Amino acid sequence: MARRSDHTREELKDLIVNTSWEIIDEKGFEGLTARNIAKEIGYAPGTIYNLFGSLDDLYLELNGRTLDLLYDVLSAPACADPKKTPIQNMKTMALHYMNFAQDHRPHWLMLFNLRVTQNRSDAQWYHEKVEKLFEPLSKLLEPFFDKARNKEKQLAARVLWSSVHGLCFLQETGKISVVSNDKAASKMADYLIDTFMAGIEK
Amino acid sequence: MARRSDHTREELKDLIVNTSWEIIDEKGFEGLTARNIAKEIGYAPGTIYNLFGSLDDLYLELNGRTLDLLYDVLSAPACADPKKTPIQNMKTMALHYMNFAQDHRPHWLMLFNLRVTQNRSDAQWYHEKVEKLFEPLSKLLEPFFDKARNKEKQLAARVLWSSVHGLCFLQETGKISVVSNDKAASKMADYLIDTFMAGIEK
DNA sequence: ACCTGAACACCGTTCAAGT
DNA sequence: ACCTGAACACCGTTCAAGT
Repeated sequence: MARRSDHTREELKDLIVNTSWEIIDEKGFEGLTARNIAKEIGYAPGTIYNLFGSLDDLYLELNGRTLDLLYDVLSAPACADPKKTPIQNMKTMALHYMNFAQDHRPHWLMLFNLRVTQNRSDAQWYHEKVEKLFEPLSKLLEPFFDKARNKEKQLAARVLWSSVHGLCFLQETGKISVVSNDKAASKMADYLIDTFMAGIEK
Repeated sequence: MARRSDHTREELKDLIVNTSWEIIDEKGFEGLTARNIAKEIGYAPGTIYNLFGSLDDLYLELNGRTLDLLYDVLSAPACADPKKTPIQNMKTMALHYMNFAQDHRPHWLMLFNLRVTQNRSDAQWYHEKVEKLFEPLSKLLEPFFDKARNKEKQLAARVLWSSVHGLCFLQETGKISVVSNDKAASKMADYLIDTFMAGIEK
């Protein structure tokens, strides 16, 4: 045993993250265990702790990847179409978010899993990825707020973002069954956006 | 061993639920295990499975209790004060929700924990408790919708409820840190309610 | 220096065996 | 009939020991 050097430290880290990503896809977050990962990559469980301090460090890495993917989806050109109104673009963005939640369900759920570290005040890079998430929506809100009301624009972006997320989360997890059929969730998002933006324009 | 009959079946069930409730309060949902409960009530772990089919059945019972408590908080007279405007009452209700999340943090979090059964299409009683949660808010919305727009009122209640929850959830879990300081969450809820309702009145 | 794998202290759940 | 507790198949995490 020992000193295999089949992979460099960096290669091994990537291998662990990639393999974990696939395990989550196949078995969900609950199926992701140190022993599972180890078996899959052909190393001992202890090896994961050589590369990552704890599973929580690995989780953070994986969630970072999900945040990147989510940012790509929210900043897609379709969500900032100059031929459409900002409100139409917002609805598209909300739909993109909801589709992301479905398409990457296990990874998206993991983002909000309570078993994953809360409030890691380290990991500045992670918080930056979170901050970036509000930018595409914030840009769409620009026409509604002059420069003096920049603070309010930021507030509006966060409120709207959280609200759409709340809708999506309750819908996807079925925790508080806010709505019966599937398509109603995007209808509710549309209603929220229409009403909220009417309130801002008022 | 066996045949102790210290308690009737019903007493034992209550004992398990009450003890579990306290364990959650002290150690959080993660600290609630069959072995923990058993030790606390002085029975063997297997006994819990005699009374409840699985831990998930017990979780459902506990979440039901939390929903009852939450309903009491949302239907408190302070949230339907005739001397105040409906919008002021809505803000109070949102604040009550956020306070509930803080005061009963572990139980409130458990309500949305992904490890607890999703979509139990059985347990009609549970869904009824969830439905009831929208009623206090729905009543406050009545002045804004005539009888012909009852459907829209229901929609508005659910959208608003989900939105406030989304704000509260992101704030409390710190998953997507939507806001820096603590009091800002209720400010955001107020902004949401003001803007949304302005949109409805428009 | 790197990796192992046994060990520790836990899990949920089942079910033969005891009273 | 009721309850036990050992057993099964798992966990995260650590660290002495091997190469």
